[in-house]
Amino acid sequence: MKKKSQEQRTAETRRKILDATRDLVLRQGFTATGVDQICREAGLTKGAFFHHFKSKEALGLAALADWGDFGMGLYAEATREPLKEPLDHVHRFFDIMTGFVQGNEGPVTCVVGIISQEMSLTNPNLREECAKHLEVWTDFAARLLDEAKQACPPRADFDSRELAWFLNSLWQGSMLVSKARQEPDIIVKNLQRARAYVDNLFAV
Amino acid sequence: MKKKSQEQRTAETRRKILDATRDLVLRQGFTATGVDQICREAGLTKGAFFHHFKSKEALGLAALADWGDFGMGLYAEATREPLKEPLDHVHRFFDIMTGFVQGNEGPVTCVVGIISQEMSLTNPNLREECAKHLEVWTDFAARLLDEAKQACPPRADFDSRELAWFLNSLWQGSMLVSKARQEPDIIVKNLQRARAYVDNLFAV
DNA sequence: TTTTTCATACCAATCGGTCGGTATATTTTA
DNA sequence: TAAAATATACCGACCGATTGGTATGAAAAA
Repeated sequence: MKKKSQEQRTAETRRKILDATRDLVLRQGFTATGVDQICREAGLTKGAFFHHFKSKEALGLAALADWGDFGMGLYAEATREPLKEPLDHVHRFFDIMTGFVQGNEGPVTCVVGIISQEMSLTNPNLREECAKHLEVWTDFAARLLDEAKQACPPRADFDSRELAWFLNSLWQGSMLVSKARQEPDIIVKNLQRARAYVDNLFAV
Repeated sequence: MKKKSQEQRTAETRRKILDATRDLVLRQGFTATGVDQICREAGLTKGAFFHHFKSKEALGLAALADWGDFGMGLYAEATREPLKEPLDHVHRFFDIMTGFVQGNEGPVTCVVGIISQEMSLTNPNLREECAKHLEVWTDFAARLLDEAKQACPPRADFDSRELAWFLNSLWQGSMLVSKARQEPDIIVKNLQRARAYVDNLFAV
């Protein structure tokens, strides 16, 4: 049980660093999180860190990618079963978000939202990566809406991407507001309202 | 023309510091903005700074209060003229936000949103001040909605405060997303959708 | 033995904050 | 009303701690 392949060691070390980074960034933001602190939390030293990441910016990009994988893993559940009713997948999408809020003691936050807010105007690479991940989310939501539209013509046509950006903005803003207010319930209520709004676009 | 009262000098110096702080925080966030940098931008030294603010946290609190004054100064315009039609003030409220976006070259950001995101989980005092300012915004919006409800019964009753939090979340999230995407237009479109949504709550 | 992984020691720069001292404004006293 | 005493405003050097990042070498795997 002793010998580990280099591949494995690298994977484990990277994971330790990315986990520590996620936890610390969610709690105190990207700028306030130092490399030393990450190393301490990960049980490593700077030598290891800078062997795997050439800079803190590179770490930020990796942390965003990692968070994106995590998120899309959750959201993918929404489309696992085939569509029975037109809004099935859309509803599951809302349920997943609501579940993420309720199954989470402590504040509900998002690495992308945090790094967007902190770094968008000072670090073009991080900004672009954030934009990319927001776009992935929006694309996914827009596809669900398009799918629903195809299964059931809405009472008046609407732009799925525009609505998806609306929902994304609401989602990010809800987490932000709820963090300051220390009241996750506001996210749930906002999601309920948004869901009812979408339903109403289709209702006969 | 030389002699200045101490009162006046204090006021001017504080203003210089607060202006510099606002500009720098909006651009690079609170954590990334150093006291030295603020002093440089304000044309002062640390001696002056710590004479007027006992800590960086105290500065943050003052910057939030200052931003709150600025914002409410803008929003107050919405209710300057008496209500002619039930949704007059609500519409003006939306117009003010839209105007703030369009009359602003460069990214649209908010000191409260930035500090909320960065400091909510690490600095209770800043968190609470942020929550207070978000609440002021929501109170204002909720009052406009209540007023409209009184002037014209909605097609189905709704909770004004809940809707106001929904709008606040959307507003904050829109700024966040638009900053990452470098596209202020998304804010305008979100506001249009929100306005139509509110209108629809009242429509016959 | 060569390459990869990681620890140790170190760097210049910057962080928030303090401190002694000076210049200016205001109040008190003569 | 002028001088003296005090309070306020501000400067700039300095503090220990921490920042992101590097150079070197040892342990471990290939």
